[in-house]
Amino acid sequence: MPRTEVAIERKHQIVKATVECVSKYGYNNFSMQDVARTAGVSKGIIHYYFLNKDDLMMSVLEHVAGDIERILQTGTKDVNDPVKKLEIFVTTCLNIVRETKEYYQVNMDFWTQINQKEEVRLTISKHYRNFRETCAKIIIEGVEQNVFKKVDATELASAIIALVDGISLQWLFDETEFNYDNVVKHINEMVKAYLQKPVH
Amino acid sequence: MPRTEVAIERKHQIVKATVECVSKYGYNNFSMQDVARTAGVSKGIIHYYFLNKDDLMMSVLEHVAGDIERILQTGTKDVNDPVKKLEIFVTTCLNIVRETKEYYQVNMDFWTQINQKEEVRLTISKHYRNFRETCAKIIIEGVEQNVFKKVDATELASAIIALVDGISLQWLFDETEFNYDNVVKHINEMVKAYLQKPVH
Amino acid sequence: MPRTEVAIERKHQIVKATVECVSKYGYNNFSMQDVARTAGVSKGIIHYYFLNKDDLMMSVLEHVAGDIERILQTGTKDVNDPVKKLEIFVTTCLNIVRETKEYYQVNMDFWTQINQKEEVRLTISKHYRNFRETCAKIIIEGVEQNVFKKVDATELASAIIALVDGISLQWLFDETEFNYDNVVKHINEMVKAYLQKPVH
Amino acid sequence: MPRTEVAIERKHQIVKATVECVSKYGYNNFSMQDVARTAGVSKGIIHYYFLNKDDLMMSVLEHVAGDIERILQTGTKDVNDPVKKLEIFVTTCLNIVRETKEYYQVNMDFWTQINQKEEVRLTISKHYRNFRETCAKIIIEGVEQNVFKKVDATELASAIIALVDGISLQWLFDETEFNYDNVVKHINEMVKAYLQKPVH
DNA sequence: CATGAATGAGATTTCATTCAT
DNA sequence: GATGAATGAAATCTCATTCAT
Repeated sequence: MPRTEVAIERKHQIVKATVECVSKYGYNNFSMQDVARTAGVSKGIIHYYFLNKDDLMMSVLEHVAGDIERILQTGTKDVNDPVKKLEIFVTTCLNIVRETKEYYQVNMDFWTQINQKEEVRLTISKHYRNFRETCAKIIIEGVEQNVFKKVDATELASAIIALVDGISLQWLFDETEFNYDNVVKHINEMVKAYLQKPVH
Repeated sequence: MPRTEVAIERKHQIVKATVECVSKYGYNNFSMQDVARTAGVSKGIIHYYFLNKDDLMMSVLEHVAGDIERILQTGTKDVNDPVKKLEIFVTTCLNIVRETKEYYQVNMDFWTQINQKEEVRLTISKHYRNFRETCAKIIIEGVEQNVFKKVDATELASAIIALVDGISLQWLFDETEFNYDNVVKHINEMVKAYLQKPVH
Repeated sequence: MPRTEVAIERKHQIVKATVECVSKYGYNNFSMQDVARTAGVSKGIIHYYFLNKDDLMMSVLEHVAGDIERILQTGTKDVNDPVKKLEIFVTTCLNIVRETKEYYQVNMDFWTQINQKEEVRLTISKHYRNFRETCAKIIIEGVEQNVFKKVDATELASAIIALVDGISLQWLFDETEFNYDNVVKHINEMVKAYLQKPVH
Repeated sequence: MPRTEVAIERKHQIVKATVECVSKYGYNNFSMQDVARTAGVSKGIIHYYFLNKDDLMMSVLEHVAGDIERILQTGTKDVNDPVKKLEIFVTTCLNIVRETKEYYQVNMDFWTQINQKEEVRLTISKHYRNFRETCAKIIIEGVEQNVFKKVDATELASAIIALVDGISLQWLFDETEFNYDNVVKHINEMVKAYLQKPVH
């Protein structure tokens, strides 16, 4: 294996171990030692591949946010009907939270940093912009294909993502308060209703 | 000042200083020393009034969440028209975020603790139940007064709060992406549209 | 109650509470707060009656060592036969340990201080001198009454007390290793055998 | 020096420094900082090799008690005559106290912990069982070789060790009360007298 | 490349003691 | 006399980071 690939592989290994640690012990309750043990490497090597803990955490953020982004884009790729596509988008978003609860929470953990670390804020901001664009594109398609009424696509995309995030939060706070499938259905209906073209 | 009130006053003073510290240095980057300095008291006295840092943080959570709850209830108290009332509820929610950005961020920081500290999860869960109830009550009034169509009030309350929280998040990540007043207007419209009785 | 008696009473109350604390939490694991709570007084008052913690501890030492001394002297007071008297002395010593195990351990706790606090060493030394004298007096009586053979009374007293302390220690380390009554009997026999006048 | 031996060497170095600190500052009056300074290492490294202060102290106890045990076993190894052997045992015991007064005091300091720390009690108990066995073996040899009268070897071993410990205590409390060589002689005589076979 | 021993700053927490009331 | 709020020193312990091997 060429040099660079070893490095990439090692970095990936360490990042994955870090995700595991954050998920297991909490954002501020794991040490570099924990990461080393989880990754099965020595403490020293982590500092060889990453400048410091902050640098490592930035890689973790990129990794986690990128992963979620990829899942969303993949899920809606092969569908053509905008109505169907939007439904899949919303459903996929909500399922990520349900099915990879810990993963979503690792993502969430970075929110505490936005006030202190501009780089974190910018990365999160960038990913949310991507989320919105992915969603907005679907809406625009629908408007162009004349199946959705005319709306500001970005603003609606914001609202849809807000609904998804907000409901996910409430579900994370207390799973017993929701029938998750019901909620997914309702949100889809709500969005569909809003996008429905007025009947003449 | 009577003896008993000193304790209440001092606890309040320390809690407020802690909110300031969380906001200033970040949820995980402030020390008891910082709190002491901010409150203008000695390090020792904090442990006289609070069992430990966790105990202090629980008081902070109760304080912040309670404060937000109180503002919401007060704002809608003197209005009778359910349509107006719901609009005020939504607008107030969003304004809290905008006007007390740091305060809301402190509140948000606790969300990331729900996986590690069950007590935090329970407290947040309790407050969200209250939020939903406050909102649901308005919807029920509207349905009873025949100005809203028949909906599951709690589920819609969840959705409304989700919209508010979700939008707030995106705004905190990047203020430049939004025209906040526009967003407030749109969300209100969306909710109103959903609750509108069908025209015969 | 006159002033001085209140003071004596209060001091006694605090000393007794301290003994309880030492016994319960260990010599170095109790705070002035613990003493205050146990005695049912305020923290401040302890420093009114005692200069500081060291001063309080010296009072505790005097109290505990004095108590043990008193029990020993009382037990042998009304007996005349030296053989009987010595037996009672040994038996009483061993019973103090068995019956007031915690009390004896409080006494023991001060042993850690003899290297650091000359005052503690002197007090313990004084009490051990008294023990020896109490024991030696009995031996001397027996020698004078011609029921014991001629021995250096003080040296034998040392040995007897050593036997008692040493056995007590081993018993405290592991009660299951001993049949205590057996041990008491054996030590008494050993001492008696040593003091027996040679048969011509 | 090979890697693995560094750990052993460093642990030993820290344990020895701790013994020095206990002896110098008192069992409860030394800090990890003191140990670090005495050992000439950093504070951090102590917690690298030992879980915490308790863990370190357990190692100290094992070290000290083990050392004393070893000296006793070595001293009597090459002697065959049980009478001589027992005398050497007693003399060696008493000499350890006299010659390594500080060392023995450290050992003694642990006695006061048996009420609070079960692990300490168990370790001390184990070592005392060993002491008794070492001593009892000599007595049994003597009985078998027909030079001692028939006695319960373990019970007499308890008594001998009690004498040694008890006298050591009194000597530590006040050296001026004893002529140590005299005491050694007397205890040996006492034991010998007790073991002497009755003359027919 | 890789290891893990070593450092030292800093965090939480405890507590004897003081002192205004 | 009595209280308990307040202080600040000091203790234990954690951990990111460095560096010799």
